[in-house]
Amino acid sequence: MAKRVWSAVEKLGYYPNTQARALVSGRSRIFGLIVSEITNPFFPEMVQVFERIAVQNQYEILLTSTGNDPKRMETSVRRMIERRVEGVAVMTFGMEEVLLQDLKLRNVPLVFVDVGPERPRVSNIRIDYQHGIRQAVQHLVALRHRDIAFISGPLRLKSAAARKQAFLSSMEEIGMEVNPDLIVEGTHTIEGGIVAFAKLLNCSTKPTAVLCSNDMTALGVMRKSYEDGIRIPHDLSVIGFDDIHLAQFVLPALTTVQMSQTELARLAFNALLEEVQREAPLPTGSQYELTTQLVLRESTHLMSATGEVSRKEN
Amino acid sequence: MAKRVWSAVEKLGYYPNTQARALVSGRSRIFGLIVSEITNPFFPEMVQVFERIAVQNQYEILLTSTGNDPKRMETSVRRMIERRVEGVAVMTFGMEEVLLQDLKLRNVPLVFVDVGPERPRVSNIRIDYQHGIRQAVQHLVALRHRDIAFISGPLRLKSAAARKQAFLSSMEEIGMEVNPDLIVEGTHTIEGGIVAFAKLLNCSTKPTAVLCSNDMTALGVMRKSYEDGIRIPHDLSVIGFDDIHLAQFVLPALTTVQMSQTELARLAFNALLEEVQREAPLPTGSQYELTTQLVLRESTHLMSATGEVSRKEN
DNA sequence: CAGGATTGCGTAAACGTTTTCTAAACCCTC
DNA sequence: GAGGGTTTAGAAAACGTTTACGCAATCCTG
Repeated sequence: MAKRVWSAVEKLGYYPNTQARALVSGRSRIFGLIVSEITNPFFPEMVQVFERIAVQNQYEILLTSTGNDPKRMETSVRRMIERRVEGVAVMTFGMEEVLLQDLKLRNVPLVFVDVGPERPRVSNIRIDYQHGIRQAVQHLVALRHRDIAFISGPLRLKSAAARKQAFLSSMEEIGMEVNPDLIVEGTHTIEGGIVAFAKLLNCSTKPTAVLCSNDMTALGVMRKSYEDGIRIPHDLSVIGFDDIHLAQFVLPALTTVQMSQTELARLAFNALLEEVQREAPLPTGSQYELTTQLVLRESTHLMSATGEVSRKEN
Repeated sequence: MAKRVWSAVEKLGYYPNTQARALVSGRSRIFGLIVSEITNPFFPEMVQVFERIAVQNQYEILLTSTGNDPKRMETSVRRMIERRVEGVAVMTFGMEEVLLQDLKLRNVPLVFVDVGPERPRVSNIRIDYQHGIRQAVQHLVALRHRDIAFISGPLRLKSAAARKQAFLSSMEEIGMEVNPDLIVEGTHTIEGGIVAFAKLLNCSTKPTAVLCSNDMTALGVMRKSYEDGIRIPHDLSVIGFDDIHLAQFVLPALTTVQMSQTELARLAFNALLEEVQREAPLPTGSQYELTTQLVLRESTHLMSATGEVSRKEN
């Protein structure tokens, strides 16, 4: 009987050898996950969800944090091919996908965020930046802000460019003039936020509100403001983007545009899983949509001409 | 010639199949890495370094974030055995290692932080909490603080217990009385810090300084202080532990005890690598030491009887 | 130039599974 | 109890490497 076998399995502590299994079946049960910067809190939150779902589906993850370095992207792709990943989620938000050639010509299922080309086996998650950013802009304008600055991410990232574009069109939509001096490029890091905001402070027209391309940038703005004695939200309103967990705990809590890490991870994983399970590849990969949403907290405030509106008026 | 082979490799885009290689050589070139909570910024920073070194050595990482859940620890161990990891770094800072039985009896090299038992193939990294925590305590006392609170981590973690112990003995060393009401247990999260500090505020003797078992807890204290109008560092000094990257950017920048993530990752990886390369297992694994160090920033201040010391006196 | 050593190159076994196939055993029905 | 079908068990091939081996060709040395 099988019973005898099972008891032997127990007694000997037998665990199957995944590599042997993978070798013969041709299915490694590994997905690659490429993120740009695991040090940015947005990513751990999403990695965690991705990992949880993967484990539930008996998949393992090969994680790479590229730090936006093409070199590391390249070696990571190589590693993934050598391990025969069944699919790769590229969560770098728009880095050059030329580097993924090798994966493509091997027909490995891919899922991107915000990246253009449609071809078989590659899916896309399109983020509706416009929705959340429009809300953010309108929120600021409703609070009487006129000189609204925008600190973008590194513009070679398609997602960063898209966020900036969403800001511009949201402003235009409601007939707000955009002062080009008030648009500066950051790096999606705290340090970048500090530098960018310092630049803004040197402008002839000082902004009374600043919208940031991600939460880390916003933290940089808050830090720099603190150093310079600019009070948030009294003297300056700031809005972030991402809604990392930390955002609700900074001082003051950060008003930000939420882009759900959970949802993003889920979409990405499911995209890969579906593609893997489908034997006849679709002529073009699936498309997914993720929307964004303003979350009001404490870092925005009615603009005051004097900059001396007291907190309790909020 | 070999030349002809290499050109064919190029032309066909041949990448060796790692699983086949692993199968025959018996070496998977995979290390497991178990952390407690990837959402805590301390860990991404350390994962990043660990990963970088691993890749340099042609190793891959199997990452698990247990969230301190024994169940997930268990399944993760199983996954790792099935993938035939060559070693596992258990960076959970003192969770029950009973769960690692399976790994042990398979003679998989292990490296722990702060965990006791010495046996072949398991190494240990001992953290000298006392060094940094003593500095922190003496710093506070030198600033005339007398009512010093301590918010610990979850006490079933050995590392959390050790930090608390280091606090107690540092206080005793210099003849400071410890008020048991001022010792409360947190969870090593922001939320836990908020709750714990709220508890402290209900004490009959209010602390004028609080030392936290990690930086996230300190962030919670800062958040709660902000909500209650307690000004840091004027009314309250706070010191964290870990020195996450973020610590220097919070408002005010957090004075904290540094435990180098970089160094920790490096030690852990090297411990595994050495153990793997050594064919004759030592009777007992290697021991490593990592010390801790106070980093002064802005969140501590001379105590004032009135609680109204102005900032510039600092 | 003979002898031994080195090099080059192809063959075969092994790693631990899954999958396919065949043979044997069993069960049911008429 | 013979025929058909179904279950059970065992054998063999395959996956893509590494390692060990053997044979021939080449090299060096005296």
